[in-house]
Amino acid sequence: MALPSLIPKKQYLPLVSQLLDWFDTLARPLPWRLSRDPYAIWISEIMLQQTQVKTVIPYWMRWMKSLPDVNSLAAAPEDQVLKLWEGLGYYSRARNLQRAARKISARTDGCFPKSLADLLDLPGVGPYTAGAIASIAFDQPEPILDGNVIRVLTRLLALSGDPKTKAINQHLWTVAAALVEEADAASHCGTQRCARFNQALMELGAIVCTPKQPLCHLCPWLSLCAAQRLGQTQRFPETPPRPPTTPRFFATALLSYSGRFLLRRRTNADVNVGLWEFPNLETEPDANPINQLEDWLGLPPLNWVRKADLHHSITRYRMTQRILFAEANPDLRRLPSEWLWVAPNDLQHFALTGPHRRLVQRLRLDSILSPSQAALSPTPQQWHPPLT
DNA sequence: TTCCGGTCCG
DNA sequence: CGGACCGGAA
Repeated sequence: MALPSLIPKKQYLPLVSQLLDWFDTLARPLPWRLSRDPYAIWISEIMLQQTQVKTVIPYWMRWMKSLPDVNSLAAAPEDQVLKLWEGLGYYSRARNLQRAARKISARTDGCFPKSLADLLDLPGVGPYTAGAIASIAFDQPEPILDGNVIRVLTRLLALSGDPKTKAINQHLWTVAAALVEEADAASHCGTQRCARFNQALMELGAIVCTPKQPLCHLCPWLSLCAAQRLGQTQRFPETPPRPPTTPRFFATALLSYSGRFLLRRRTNADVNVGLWEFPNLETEPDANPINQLEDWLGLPPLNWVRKADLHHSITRYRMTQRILFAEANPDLRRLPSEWLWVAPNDLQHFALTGPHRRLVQRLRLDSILSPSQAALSPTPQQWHPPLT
């Protein structure tokens, strides 16, 4: 079932020219907008998938300085890539960036992929990012549809229904495609029209057509917007409510030995592969986790001190993390490989998961991980835990 | 506390 | 195709 074409043909040109004019006057001077390097734009788009502009800027600057091109990313140690990504979340995207960089640098023509199909071949690049790179870096008339654009277009059209359903989603892609093709054809609107138009669409969603309190009086499409005419901007998009959250409980072991703390690297069996954390175990809501922790780590009974209960949430889980501290005996056994004793001052060199990074901050404030403690301890000798 | 979001995976 | 993944803004 095809939805009716909801924009009259003669309105496409005013939509395009008014939005381009608005963008040329008001676009934020974002650092990646100074570049036409597809690598720089690709990195920014992957970062922007999940994070707002303000947060991305310092990450992008630091990334471009450390890994300025595809080949440097392809050749970098994974630890460096994860460290540069630390705090942005969705860490599989950092690993996908590197996998994609290796794929690009192995291309026979040595060029950054340009066609939509070749872009879609890259791990971590889906329909949105492929369209964004094709249009922004190469000025091709490829549509983009992200959360911003969905919000702008469902309001412009007063389009009811869940925009994630196949029929509505396809319709929105069709409208986005018709608009960017109109921009491509509107030669009196300057150069780089596809690149400017798609960025303008997202910019409009980000700073004017916002989720909660849209600033309609600043909108270049005010007089063309169906939701505005109906006085119902807040009704769109009609996204269904999220499922309720589920509580989960974890025990985290701050195991100290000679002024250092035990850290483990997350494996393929975990989420956040490659990131580091203090030994961390999911438990039942009311279980005493100490026995489980000692069993898992192969520890003798220790004198555990409960430090804090910390909270965080991801996706639909609400997590409680119980922090337990103990002095380890020197005769630890059965610790798996890829575990390290790390001095407090060296924690900064490891890419930590978010809850554990915040834990370190908090422990520093409480002087449990004070640098002076490390300075007093003897010169670290590498301690290799025996394999099981 | 609630809401937001692009791609991958099973 | 629905659920998992993350951190930050409102």
